[in-house]
Amino acid sequence: MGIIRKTQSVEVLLAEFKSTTEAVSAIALIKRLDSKLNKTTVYRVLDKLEDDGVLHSFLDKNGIKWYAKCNACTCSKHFDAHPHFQCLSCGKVDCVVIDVHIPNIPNREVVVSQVLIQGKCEDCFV
Amino acid sequence: MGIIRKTQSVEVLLAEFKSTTEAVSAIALIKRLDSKLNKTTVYRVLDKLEDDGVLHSFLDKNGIKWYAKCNACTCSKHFDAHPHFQCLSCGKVDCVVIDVHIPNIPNREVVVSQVLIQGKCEDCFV
DNA sequence: TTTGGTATTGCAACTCAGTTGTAGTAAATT
DNA sequence: AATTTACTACAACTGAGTTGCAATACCAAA
Repeated sequence: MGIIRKTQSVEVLLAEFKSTTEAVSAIALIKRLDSKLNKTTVYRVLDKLEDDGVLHSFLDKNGIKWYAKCNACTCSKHFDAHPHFQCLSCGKVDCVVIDVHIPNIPNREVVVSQVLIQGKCEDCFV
Repeated sequence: MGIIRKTQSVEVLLAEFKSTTEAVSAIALIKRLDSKLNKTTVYRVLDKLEDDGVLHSFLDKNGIKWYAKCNACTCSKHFDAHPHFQCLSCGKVDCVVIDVHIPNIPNREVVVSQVLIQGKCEDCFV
């Protein structure tokens, strides 16, 4: 289910992530690209870009989906405890370049770990 | 916004958590108690029980809300990295009694951390 | 134990992020 | 250029969670 064709939609979306390492919510992208792309297309292309390892996704504190081209992970290895930081003041989300160690748990197989840290970001931290 | 009255709805919901320390999704409760309680009531009572520190809530990998009366945390202290484990096979979620250390991040204030671990639970682990 | 204030409940209608079906369109292959 | 097939847009849908409001149940004071 990877990307097969280099379509306009794909290029438009890739351009959104080219300049920043910050995470963007799917909704924000849909609103921002409203004149260019259809909502369904945005969801489907993001999905494929994730399958292709270009982006990775996660849910924020409200269950909203965010995507990011992370600067730290190799995108073949973000099944690790890859932490994301969401600012409680401005809502901004980004990838945090720290390693959170998830210990093994007896009689369980740990496959993926998601860590969402909430607090005040660099801009909102007084 | 805590609980003021010991109503039937409150007792019915408390009973659901009395016998287990496993987490239950709001939806599961709504379906299970369909004959007894209204959907809205379930959501509202759960909300208050959380405010009162009786339950705590978190979102699973699908953005679905779960509640649990955790065995480990004091419920005045689950603002820590309190990990939850969701089984990828059976979907069951429970509280894991391990401490995941979230380091401080320069120029940021960490308020809450959520850790969701996904894998195979004790029952599904072969 | 009645009365009355008010927290709580049930219902219906709503919100809104995300999904699905489908007919039409655009990209690659020949 | 023709053909194949992936992709896109649109509209309609899904489903978890919310909101407004009238009716009801709880509690306390009389």
